[in-house]
Parts: sequence; structure tokens; C-alpha cells
Amino acid sequence: MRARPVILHLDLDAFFTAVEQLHKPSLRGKPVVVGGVGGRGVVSTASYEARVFGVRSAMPTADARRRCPNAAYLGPRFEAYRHCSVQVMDLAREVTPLLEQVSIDEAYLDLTPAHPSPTVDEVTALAEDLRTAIRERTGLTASIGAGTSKLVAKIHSDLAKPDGFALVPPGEEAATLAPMSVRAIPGVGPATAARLAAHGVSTVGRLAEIGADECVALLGRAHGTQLHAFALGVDPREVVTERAAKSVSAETTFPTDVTDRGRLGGHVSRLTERVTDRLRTDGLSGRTVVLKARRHDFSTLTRSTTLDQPTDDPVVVRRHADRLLAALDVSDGLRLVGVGVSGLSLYTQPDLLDGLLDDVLPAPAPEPDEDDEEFARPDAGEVTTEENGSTVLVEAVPEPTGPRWRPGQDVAHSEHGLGWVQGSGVGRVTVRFEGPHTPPGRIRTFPEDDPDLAPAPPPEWSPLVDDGPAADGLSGGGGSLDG
DNA sequence: TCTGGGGTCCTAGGACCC
DNA sequence: TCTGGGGTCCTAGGACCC
Repeated sequence: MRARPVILHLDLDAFFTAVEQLHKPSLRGKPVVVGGVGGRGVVSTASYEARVFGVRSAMPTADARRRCPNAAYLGPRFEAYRHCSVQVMDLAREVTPLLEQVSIDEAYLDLTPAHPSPTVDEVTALAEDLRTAIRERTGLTASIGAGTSKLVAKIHSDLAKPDGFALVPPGEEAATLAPMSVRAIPGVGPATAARLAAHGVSTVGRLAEIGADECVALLGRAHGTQLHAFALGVDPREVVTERAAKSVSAETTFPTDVTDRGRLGGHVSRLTERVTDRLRTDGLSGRTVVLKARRHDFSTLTRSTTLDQPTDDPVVVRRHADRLLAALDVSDGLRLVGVGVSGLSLYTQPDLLDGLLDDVLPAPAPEPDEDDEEFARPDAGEVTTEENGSTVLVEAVPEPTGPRWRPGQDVAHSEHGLGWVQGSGVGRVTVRFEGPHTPPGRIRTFPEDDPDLAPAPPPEWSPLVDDGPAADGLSGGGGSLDG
């Protein structure tokens, strides 16, 4: 049996908004919210300045705007976030190769390979050196938790936020967790917490006391067993560098509910395209096609079919998704549709039987497809593809073109240079001209279709450039995210 | 206030097989 | 004629996480 490892949990602070403040000097020290900016958008990340007003992740953006009208509301720029994430993870892998990235801004590090049994002081030095390297090389702040398991590391990176470090010495796990709320345990959400509360359990220590059997009776076999072990500070989960994907999916929420089957079919088509594109990029095929629908009352339905052979063919996936949609009652309107493929494997097999079935159950005829005002689409053409020897007519599926300019978007102007979209509407777009290493920039407004204005790639923050005191909200001690 | 999009894991019931 | 248990696969829904 393996000795207890030392595990770090690395978590970037308010990651999306931190990148925005890094790239947009005028937003440093100000409330910033990244998320959906449309009527049904929700908050992905609120900067610490916005959290003061009660803005939180997963809150409807409309609610956030009421609480904090003066914040900058920006759509996400995933390309920029991914780039920063890669830089951070590369720095972390210099500490240990045994790194498990769990999301764009989070990773577990097992120190064992390079440091088999480090002292508390050594772990502290490694973690603080990594935090310093991340700040100096990327301009971002990270929090780190350390302990003998993923559980205590994760809980303590959270407690260390923002821009901090927290360590639980070996042997002190259970005592450290005991006074905490059960909600501190990852996996205990509102429903589980309510169940436990109904039985008088609100702290981790109390959860440990009630015993495994009662835990299982309350929460089910798997969840109950694991949660009781967690409450005792026991977590045997290992850090693994790679994990195989189990499913690939895409979904979209409409600005207003949709009842028209033709339009729903058009969306299913585009979603299918996105899913199969990603399957093919990753060299994956899947046997189960899943259609997801959310109704006007927010209830969610899923319908699935499992094929004899795995597929990555958009024609095949779309045909099954269409059939699943056709069997659904949409008369009350849907607010969301999604398409997914699961039961993934690494290879593709020709879909012979599926082609035969197609002759018996023809796909519904494509209906005319108009679109919501917010997603006006260019004219759809038609293409034909060869499938199993017969020619099938397939509706061409152009991506919906969103509004031309999105808040936060990077742009270049032929005369004024690089900047970002502050807002747009009524035929105009407002741009602030600044970059990571300029002072806060000036605002100019242009016609929406100004030929001198074009989308631009994300800017890059570089440690080699000195911003100078005027624009420098980031260097030095705490960074821009405190408070 | 009215709820995104990408995932993972678990449960439960029914079909089917031995 | 009535009654078994276990295992696997499939489908649907729900909790949870970032």
C-alpha cells in the first residue's frame, strides 16, 4: 500500500474576470462580470469588486445588473482564457508531472514523484514558489490548498481564496473538517444539505458521528458511503493525469421559447454539426444519441437511442436526433434543445444496419427555417452527401451569426489600433482603445458596419513589459483581485 | 431574480438471459 | 403451475461541479 501522498489543489482566482482585467487596464480595480449578456444569460464569474454587491456565479445576469449596474458586463473570450490556462498548467507541471487538470482553472498536483515525503515547510515553499511564478509569468493570482488527499486540498484552496495558501498537516484532517458546514464538502449541494439538515446534521463532525449506515440510508449507497468517509477525512481518490471523455454534447437556450418544429430542427442540425465536429477532431465515435429539451417551466427531458455501432457521422446523428425530437410534444414551447453523443469509443465502424433502418423510417422532411431576430442567418444552401450508396438531400446548416459586436470582444481599427467592444446597439459600436500594457484607453464610437473596424485575436500579457505606474494595477503584492 | 453550457456520477425500473 | 436470483444493458431523471 502506498504511503499518504501530498496533494496540492491549484485554483485561479476569479479566473475569467481576472483575465479581462489583465487585458483591459480600464477595468482593473472595478466590478467586472463575465457571462451570458442576453436576456437569459447567467453569470460565469464575478470579480471580487462585483462580489461586494452580491453578484455570484450562476446568478441570472438580469439579477446581477440590478445589484451592480455599474459593473462591466462582458461575454466570455474562451480563446484568451484557454491560452492563459495553458501557461499556468505548464508552470504547475514544472512542480510535478503528476498533474490532473479538472477544469480550465483548476488542477490537482501529486508531489510524490519529485518529493516523496516532503516536510510541511517544503510543501509550503513549493506552493508559494508556484503561486509567485504564476503571478510573475501570467499576471494572474492563484490559491492553493495542500493536504494528504484531494478532498482536504480542494476544501483548503477554497478557504485560502483569494491569493492565498492553506495546508492541513497529516493526521489533522478529521479535526480540521469537523467544525465546517457539510456544504464545504464537494458533492454536497443544496439537495443533499437539505436532506442532512432535516436529520439535524449540518456540520462535517456531526456527519461523521451518525455513522456510515445512517448516511447510506439517507443518501443512497454510493453517495452515502463516500460522504461518510469524507467526513472522517478519508479520501483515497488518486491524482490521474488523463481521463477518457464519456460524452460530447452541445445545447442552446433560445432568447424566447420556440414551438416551431422547423426552427427546432434547424437548431438540432447545427448542434449535431458541433458535436460530430468535436468527435472527429478527437477521433471518437459514440453509440448513444441523446436529445435534450427544456420546457417553458424549466423541466428537462432527455430522450436517447443506442445504435448497434458507434458513429461520428453527422447525417446519422442528426437522423436519430430528429426522430427523438419528432416524438416530443413541443406545443407549449421549448427554451432549450441539446444534442449529445455518449458511449464513446476510439474507433469508427461503418453504419451498415443503420442505413437499412433508414429505408423503413424516413427522416422527417426538412421544414422552412426562419430564425429568431437575435440569430438572423444567411441564406441556407443545400448539399448532397453519399450515404450507403444512396444520395440523401441534406439541409446546409450555417452557424447562426450573433450580433456583430459582443461586449468584451477584441477589435482592431485601421487608424486607432487595438481595443475592445464596450457596447453596441442602434447601429453603433463603442470601442475602448487599450491593451494589456497601455494606460487606460479612450472611448470612440463608430457605425456598426464601419469598414475600418474588424475582429482581432486576443492580446497577450507579457511579463517582459513594464506597464509603468499609470497603468499598473497588477504588479506587487496582492494583485488586482483583493477586496 | 428566474435560472448557460459543458460535463460527471448515481439511481431505479424494465427487458432479457442464464 | 408457480416461482428464483443475479448480471447486464438500456432509458430517464436528478444532483452536482466549474
